[in-house]
Amino acid sequence: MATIYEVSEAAGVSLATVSRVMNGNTKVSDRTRKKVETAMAELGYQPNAIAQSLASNRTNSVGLLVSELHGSYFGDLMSTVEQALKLYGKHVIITAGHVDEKREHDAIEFLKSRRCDALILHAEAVSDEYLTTLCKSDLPVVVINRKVDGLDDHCFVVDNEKGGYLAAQAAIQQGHKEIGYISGPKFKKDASDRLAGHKRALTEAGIEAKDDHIFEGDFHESSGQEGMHYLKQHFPDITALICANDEMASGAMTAAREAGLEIPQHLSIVGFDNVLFSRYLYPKLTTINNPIQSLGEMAARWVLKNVYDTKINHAIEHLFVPEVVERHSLSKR
Amino acid sequence: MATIYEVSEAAGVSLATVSRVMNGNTKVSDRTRKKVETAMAELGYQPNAIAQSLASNRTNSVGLLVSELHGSYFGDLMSTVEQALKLYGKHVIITAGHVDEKREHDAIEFLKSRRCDALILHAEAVSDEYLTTLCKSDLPVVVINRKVDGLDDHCFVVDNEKGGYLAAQAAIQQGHKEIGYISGPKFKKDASDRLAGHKRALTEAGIEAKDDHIFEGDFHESSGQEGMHYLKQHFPDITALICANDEMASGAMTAAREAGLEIPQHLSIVGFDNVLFSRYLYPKLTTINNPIQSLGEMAARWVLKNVYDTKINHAIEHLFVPEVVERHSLSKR
DNA sequence: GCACTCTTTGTAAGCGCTTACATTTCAGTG
DNA sequence: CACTGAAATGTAAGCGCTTACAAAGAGTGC
Repeated sequence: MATIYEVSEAAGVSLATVSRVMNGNTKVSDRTRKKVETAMAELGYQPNAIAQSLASNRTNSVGLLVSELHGSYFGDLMSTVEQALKLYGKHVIITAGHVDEKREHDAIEFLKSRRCDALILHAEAVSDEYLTTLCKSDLPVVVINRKVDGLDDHCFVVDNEKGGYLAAQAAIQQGHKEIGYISGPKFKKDASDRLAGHKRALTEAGIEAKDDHIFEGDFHESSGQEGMHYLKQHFPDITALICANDEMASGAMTAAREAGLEIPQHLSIVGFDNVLFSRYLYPKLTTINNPIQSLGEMAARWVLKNVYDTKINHAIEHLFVPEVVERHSLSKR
Repeated sequence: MATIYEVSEAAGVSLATVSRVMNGNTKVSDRTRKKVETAMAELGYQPNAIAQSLASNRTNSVGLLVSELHGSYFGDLMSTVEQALKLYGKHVIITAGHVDEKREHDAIEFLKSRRCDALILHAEAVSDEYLTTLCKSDLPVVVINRKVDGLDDHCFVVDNEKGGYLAAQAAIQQGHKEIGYISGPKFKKDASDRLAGHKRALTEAGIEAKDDHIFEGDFHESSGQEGMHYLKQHFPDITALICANDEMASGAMTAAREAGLEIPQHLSIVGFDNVLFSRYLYPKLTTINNPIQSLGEMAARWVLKNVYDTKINHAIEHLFVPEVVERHSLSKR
């Protein structure tokens, strides 16, 4: 693999000149530029990004921490972030934290050791203190889908409470009064926020928010099935079921159908997230759009603007409001 | 950020010694090791991976090229590869090629410029010649889901022809004789292989493989809908529909239902890939399992074994055979 | 106490670039 | 034609590590 030295030799110029034509920030005469470019082409020269990074203290790469590499939610997030950064020649280095404190921590350390120019974190397990310390360091950090007190400028979040509220409101507006809820793990902020919004909507509508109408799931399909079984058995008069994400809604739909309930005639179901497959379900799932792509794009823009001094016109927003996506799984009571 | 130099100073030893305790391959006395470790801890020292890579010519990272960062198929692939490599302390650098020759090429060049120790490529658009040249270079390369002549040892593939055959056979065994097919873009090798298998099964069963029963889609949901419309309109006597992937099967299901056809009573549908959501569909989709995870794991193992000299017991296999996943969308005619 | 070997530690030369600073070139001036 | 000063190019010192080689210690046996 040819080095810059061989190129300089072939072109009959110094190292520095070759470096200059590569980076294009200093003036180089057209004649020498030509010579260098020819030499590069002939040698099939390809700059060593590692060496460049070491010397310039700039890696042109942004670290992205997600919880999982699979699943629509993270797929959309990774995809948007990557596209936004690639437009400006920046690259993402993706790592997975698996919602485990140690693994998230290790993943972040890894990104730091790779000397990323900035970090975009979808960190769920690591502590607020850790994130705060991180943000205070000179490494630019952005947090996605999590609000940490005192770090507002670094956080990009969805108003989950509002989302939970909207889902319940949608059901109430259709005349439902007996409403079941399958929640995510309550220790997760987004899950508890959604639930809080749900309760607020019920209360405002003068419906008692009964705790035993709430089943705590784990955001996975199977717990949607379990939740459905539990609710059907104990509260057969429930007419609407709201799930804290689309996976669980899907599980609930399957379980409901197996129990002979037709959707939405016998039971209305509302999901949350609006992941890709929610539209493939039958009936198509009425759900709450979780603008994860907007979050990703905004985070990427923040980095471009604050780290790479890119001229970007769009304003940076930090709070995103979800909205109802009306499809066919919710109907009049 | 502390450097190795500061650590050596604090510990009262030389640079080399610090480097030695970090890498642990040379003998260092317990006493000095302790001193160094203490110094590291006190300074919060974190090795600079970039500098390590430059000096050692080893990045401990493997480049992974996928077509998209979203979607179950690639999600599963990325996830498996990452997990397998992480076990041995290796990391993946993921890039997306978007099934575009230039972008795939650029992505590969990027991975090369990052000096990945090896490349795992799910390359669809780049030419066979390019891949061949790449494999001949000293950079270890593995190709996933594509067979390139002369590169057998580097390729990990699914027997798509067999998969297509199995899908058709499954329908035939249920007594279907009028069978529609929604294919992927025929220029794609996997799409044409699946179709070839389909035709072989029909022929072997003494059923004429009619070209107009085949609709060429693009692997996306919407083309499944289009295909369904086309077939229903022109060949209303079709009793079974086989789709070259699950997305299109899902689209076809939607369109069929909208046309008043019940599945599988009026029309049986078989998919291909067995992506996560195929199980969420209603009725649960009968499909062909595409062992993409096995491919990914095997590719990762190949790298571990051949590049990092890891002791791995499992044999390396190159051809994976798909199988039928029986669910509820296919029934007797 | 000495020559010898085997460990442990130190020295210093890179790895392939960037960039501050020094030097050269050269068009434009009086 | 010598003299400027801006523009173009070169020189060399790092960036933070690894590692071959050299040097120094620590055991041995006599």
